[in-house]
Amino acid sequence: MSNYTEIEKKWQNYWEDEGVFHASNDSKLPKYYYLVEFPYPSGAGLHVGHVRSYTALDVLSRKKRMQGYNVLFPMGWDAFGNPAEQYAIKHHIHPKDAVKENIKTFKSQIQSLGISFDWNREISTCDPEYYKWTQWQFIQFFKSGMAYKAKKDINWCPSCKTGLSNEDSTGGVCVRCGTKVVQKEKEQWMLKMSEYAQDLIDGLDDTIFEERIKTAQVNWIGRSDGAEVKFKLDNVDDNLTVYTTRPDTLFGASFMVIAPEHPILSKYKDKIRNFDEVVKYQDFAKSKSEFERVEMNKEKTGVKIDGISAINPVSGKVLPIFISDYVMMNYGTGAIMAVPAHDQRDYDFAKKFNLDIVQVISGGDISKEAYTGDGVMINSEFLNGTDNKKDAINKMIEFLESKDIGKRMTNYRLQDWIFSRQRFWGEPIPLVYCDECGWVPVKDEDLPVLLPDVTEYEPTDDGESPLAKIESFVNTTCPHCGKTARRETDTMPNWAGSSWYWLRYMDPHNDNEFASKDALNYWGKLDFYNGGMEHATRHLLYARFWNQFLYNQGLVPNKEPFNRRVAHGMILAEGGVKMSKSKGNVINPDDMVSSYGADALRTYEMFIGDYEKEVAWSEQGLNGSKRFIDRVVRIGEKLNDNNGYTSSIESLIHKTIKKVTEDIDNMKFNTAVSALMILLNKFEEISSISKDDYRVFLLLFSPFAPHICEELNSKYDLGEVICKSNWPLYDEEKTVDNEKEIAVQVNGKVRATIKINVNDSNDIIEEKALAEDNVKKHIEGKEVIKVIVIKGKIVNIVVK
RNA sequence: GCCUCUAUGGCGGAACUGGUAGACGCGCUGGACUCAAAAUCCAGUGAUAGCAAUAUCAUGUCGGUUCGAUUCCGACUGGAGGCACCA
Repeated sequence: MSNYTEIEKKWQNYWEDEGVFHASNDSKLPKYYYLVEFPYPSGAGLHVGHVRSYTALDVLSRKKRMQGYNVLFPMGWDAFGNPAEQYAIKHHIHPKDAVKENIKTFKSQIQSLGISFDWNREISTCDPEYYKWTQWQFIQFFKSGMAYKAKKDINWCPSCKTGLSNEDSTGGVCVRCGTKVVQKEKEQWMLKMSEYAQDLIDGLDDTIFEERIKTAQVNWIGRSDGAEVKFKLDNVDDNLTVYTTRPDTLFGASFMVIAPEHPILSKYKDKIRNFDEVVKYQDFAKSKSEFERVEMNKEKTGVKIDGISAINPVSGKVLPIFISDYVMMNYGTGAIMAVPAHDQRDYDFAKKFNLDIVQVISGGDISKEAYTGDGVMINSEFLNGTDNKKDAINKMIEFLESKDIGKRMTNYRLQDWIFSRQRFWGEPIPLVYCDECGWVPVKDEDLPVLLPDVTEYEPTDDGESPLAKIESFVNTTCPHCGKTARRETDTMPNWAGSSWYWLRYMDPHNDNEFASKDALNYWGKLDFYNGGMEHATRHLLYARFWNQFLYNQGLVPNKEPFNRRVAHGMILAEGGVKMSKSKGNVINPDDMVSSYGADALRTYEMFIGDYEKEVAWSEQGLNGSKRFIDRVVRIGEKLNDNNGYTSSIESLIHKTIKKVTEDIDNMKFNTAVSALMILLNKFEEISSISKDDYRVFLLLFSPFAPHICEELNSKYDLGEVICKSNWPLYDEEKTVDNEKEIAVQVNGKVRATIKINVNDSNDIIEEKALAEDNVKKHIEGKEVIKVIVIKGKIVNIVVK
């Protein structure tokens, strides 16, 4: 039995031939839908991190099936997008072929692990049968006015030569290649995601995501509550509206700052005497990426607008207006009231430009820095004396609303989703531009808009999609009027295909709809979705937004797509550093499978530690799991002919069933494996074990090490094949010990242990405790104040 | 700066609702088997003192609540993640 590879292959073939992992769409059994994020089929192949999450969900799925559920556990490929395209360009092959090759590798790697995916439902986002429906859904966005084209400064990656969403340019660098992002003006398709900001926050209440995931989402959406306030301009009949979270400090507003792109500048160009200087500053601001603007936060810069000023609506003071790049056009109104006494940035600016600093909240030392703490309102007329922020804010808002110069306002950092990419390898946006009819969606029957089969797909320098160069693709007729028209040549971001893929798994071969109503209703909400923390914001928000939109269109039955979301911890290299090609410390799962076997690798990765935490790889640890499996095999030589569980270990067996069952449910895979190790240790202690002992062990261990458990079960003819067997049950009564050893403490320190019976009264327990020599020694000559007996747990004798 | 999480032997990690801290595994030490090694098996393994029984200390630091705290509360320190000139 030394050749694990052969055994593994044998059972993988058996499972496939028997179709035991195929989910049914019309089953009487209760359903359960497990999903693990599908991978980018990059050239690097499978990572041991994939093995961790796939195995974890495989353990859950296999157990759930044995417990009588109709389990959907699918797998597919997130095949569009930059990684695949970069790989193709580098290796001079068509992305389509590159992806095909990579998928082949990935799939065989995954299959060698024995993960119980339902391969009948395999999908790939770059498959026309799939992206037809991605395009169709985009058209629904378009038709409902949720998709629009806007000229805007976008984050541009000069290396990937494509526009990036804010989500993809985190930290001012392209998340794909790490190149510094610059600003570039471009017409882009946008999805109105910002409209869903509040729904995306509220919807979290209907999920059971891990707290850290919820927090990440809420932070990303970035809700803030405050007020909009209108400031009259003093020499033109117009207002400048600002957004503030601190309307209570309005009396302290001593100047205004607007973003360099603020429209008021061009509007009153003629009134602005130093417009040259303004333009110069605008150019200066534009030359920096958004991130640089934010990053260079030490020294404030700006230009005072000479020609227009504003009036503080409560104090009546005339306030100078500045432009400065610390105010962003894309948040709030692009204008702020500056309260230098109580805001550090405004304070810095005021110091630099020598502006008034008016304190309106008592406390702190305004001569040194802005005071952002709480205090009693001063210099604020009707607010004077108010001693807390909340009341002051409310009073001010009431005042503003009564005078119609302001109103309560909530703002979100979440912006609309930039949905255009100037790349080849993505879903073509299925729209046509007609000079007469404008933007018109491609007719349903003409979907999918196929990517042309060409050899030129490298990005261009001018910011146009490579598709723009392909005449046969671009030139078409208007679906509306039939005249000549041009196709949109931008493609969708690679987040598009992953924003709805779990729905396709429900009905993957449907030619008429993205999924049938029946399938959508039957599978409903995804019960359990696993993915990396790196997707806790972007992917998860896009997917929830997309689903909420489909829900509002009446196309899916649930507003929230995912019930429970869990994130696995990363696996680091030995020594606790990240695995990377450049460091040469990447562990290839294939090597591990061939040296130790898939079962050992799976067991090790489940035993390695807390599933949600990152953990360092240890090949010695993996070898330990292999040793454990070898022992499981060897114990088969100790089988006897007895029936039932061996009486001396019966209680332990029931306890182990309970422990393993509960631990798997709670994703405490490490302690589940440890419970099995304890049971095996016991098997080795006793002279022989019964077939039932062995069989129940193999059933419990099978989700972790399915191949060897099937093999041993079959070799010793212990019963039905495990994949078709029921999960073992335990008898609660038999998990309780009649006799127990408990500790006896004197003043909280353990001095002895005593054996007690569950039926012993407190008096008897106390008597036993006091009879212990070491206990006597420690209470000798002291006064016993009280004796605390906690049944079945502990005795504590308090002495003085 | 704000938000969330986290801290236990040489290492990964256990510990039910506050009740014998260190399960299980790795590593290490000694032994058996072997000509030898590997594999396997047996014993030991938080620190200090002791032949031992046992005692003292010990769950990031300092306090608090409690008969009893890894667990609850407060403050601090370190680490991870999210957000960030966001008004």
